[in-house]
Amino acid sequence: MINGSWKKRRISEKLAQRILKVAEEQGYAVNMQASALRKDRSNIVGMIMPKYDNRFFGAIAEQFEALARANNMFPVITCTQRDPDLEVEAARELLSYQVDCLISTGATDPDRITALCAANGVQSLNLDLPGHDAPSVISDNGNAAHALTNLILDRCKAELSWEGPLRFVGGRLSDNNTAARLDGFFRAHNERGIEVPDNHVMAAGYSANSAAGRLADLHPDGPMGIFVNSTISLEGVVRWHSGLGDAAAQVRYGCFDWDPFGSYLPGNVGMVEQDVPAMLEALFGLIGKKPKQADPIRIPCHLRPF
Amino acid sequence: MINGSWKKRRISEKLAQRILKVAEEQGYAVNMQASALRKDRSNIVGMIMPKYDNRFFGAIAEQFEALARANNMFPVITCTQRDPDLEVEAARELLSYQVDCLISTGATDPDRITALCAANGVQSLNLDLPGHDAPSVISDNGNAAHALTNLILDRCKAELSWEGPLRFVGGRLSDNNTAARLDGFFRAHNERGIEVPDNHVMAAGYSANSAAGRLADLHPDGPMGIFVNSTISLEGVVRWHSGLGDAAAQVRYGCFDWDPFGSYLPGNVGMVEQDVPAMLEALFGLIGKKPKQADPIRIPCHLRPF
DNA sequence: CAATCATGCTCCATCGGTTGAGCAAATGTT
DNA sequence: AACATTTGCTCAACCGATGGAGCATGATTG
Repeated sequence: MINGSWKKRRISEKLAQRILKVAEEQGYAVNMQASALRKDRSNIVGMIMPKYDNRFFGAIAEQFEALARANNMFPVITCTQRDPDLEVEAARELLSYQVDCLISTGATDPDRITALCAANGVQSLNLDLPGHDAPSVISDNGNAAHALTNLILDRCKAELSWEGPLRFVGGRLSDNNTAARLDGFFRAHNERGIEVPDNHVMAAGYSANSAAGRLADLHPDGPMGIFVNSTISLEGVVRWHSGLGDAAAQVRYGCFDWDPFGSYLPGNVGMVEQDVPAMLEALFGLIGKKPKQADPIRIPCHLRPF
Repeated sequence: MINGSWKKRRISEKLAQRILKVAEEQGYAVNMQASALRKDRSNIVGMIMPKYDNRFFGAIAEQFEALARANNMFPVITCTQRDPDLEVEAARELLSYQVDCLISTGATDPDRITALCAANGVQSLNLDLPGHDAPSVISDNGNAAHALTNLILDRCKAELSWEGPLRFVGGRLSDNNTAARLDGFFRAHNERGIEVPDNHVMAAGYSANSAAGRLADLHPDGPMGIFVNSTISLEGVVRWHSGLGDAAAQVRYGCFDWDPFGSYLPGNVGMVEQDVPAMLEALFGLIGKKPKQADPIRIPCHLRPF
């Protein structure tokens, strides 16, 4: 009423203005709980998100809020600490608050959340990590990883006169992004006729400590190149790298994901910046639409060589 | 009802269990809109936050959500892009959703938001930047800045045989934190009998570009030391520093706020890590309590020398 | 055995905003 | 003037959870 529905309701301009004026004076604000209850639409778009500890997720959060606001929706983000149980609990909670649409960002089991949403008649979308049962918007991980791998290999050749193979550090083999990136990683090696030994893939999780832990025993006695699978893993790699002493000069790495300080890290040859604005644009294009449920929408990334 | 209030209502254990079982089976969830409307308590704690683009705010967001959940409240964070108008609009929106308590983090005009809350009978709290009209939890900026200034001065003396004065880059003179940090900055200089010329204070905003812009014309012809007033400003400082060529070796800096890659930046002698868990612990101690309205609660910081 | 009390359950008003229905007055039509 | 139509406003049901009032029972007491 207070919004704009009075035009449809044969209320005279004059009365409407008078009401609006009084409302303004009294500092009246619509009780969205009551409004949502009656209209069966809350205008809330919920998002679950693993962490706030890196620029990728931070940018997603900011863009998501900005776009939601621009679309007259109320954004609510909840951070689930990469904990599958917390993801489900948070999704349930958001559904309790009657979200109109729920977006799962980087969820470990997005289809489980889609099922929950379906049971409540709520639209479900996936971001960053794809699901089978709801439309997904993700980065073109394969091609970006291919480009990054080539960049690292090129730099190793140019600066260390060494041809690989690289190592792959960080992430989880079970997750779709890691799989897609590994695919690009292998493809780049294959195209050069380079074999990658199994033990060169060290994907034991995203945390800095697990990356540092896997590298701990590794002290290079010659040139070495590393594909780092997230800025969080990069923290571990850099910690390890900085403890190498002279051997550090023989190491080159690149990272999937961007950080403003990345270009100042010795040995870092480049980073992949995911195109967050484009991803969210695509995502909001799906909100309120019927499923269609094609393949995930893949957004190209920017490779930033240093 | 579905929660636990049936015990008070003389409902038999048996019936209660039967209802709960059916509810479980049907995937029933309480409609929080309806519940909040009736109970006049939403269980929502709102927080407005300037940005998600650095570790400090990211850590606040994560801790806030974790603590809210632990206290059976539903956390809703909204990011306001350091825009005063957006802050007020976001506060209004959160009040529309009937938050039980609203926390202003790093708000440019916290008292305006407190006034809005008061008009709605909602508790208001400030975090990171203090207000006059609501209880505030902030870092002990003055003492931490004093310690950081001393660290930078000591390193300049030891490594560059130079005694200062340092420059102060980033932040806004109008904001309380910048003022408190400047105070510690000056105090450390005064204790050493060092005069700080006016033009050494370059606080033209928090963004990386404004920091880089203010430094652009500055090409050191001797030793130089810089107190950097946030990791975002640090991005600008590092960009400038990396373009200095040989002169870069004559520059030392330290930064208020911590970043995992900070210790690898050449010239960086240390960072201040604010104690986010302690801040939020103190903040949640105030939720639901009567004002008391003493001075801001000041939480000590950790100085991390590199 | 009647009166009192405790137990277990049902009913319904309520929260505040929304919206269809309905009524009265103004305007238009023949 | 008699009737139809439009305009402007008021009323009340409703959304779902909550919790007090109230009504049947069954248990307890003098």
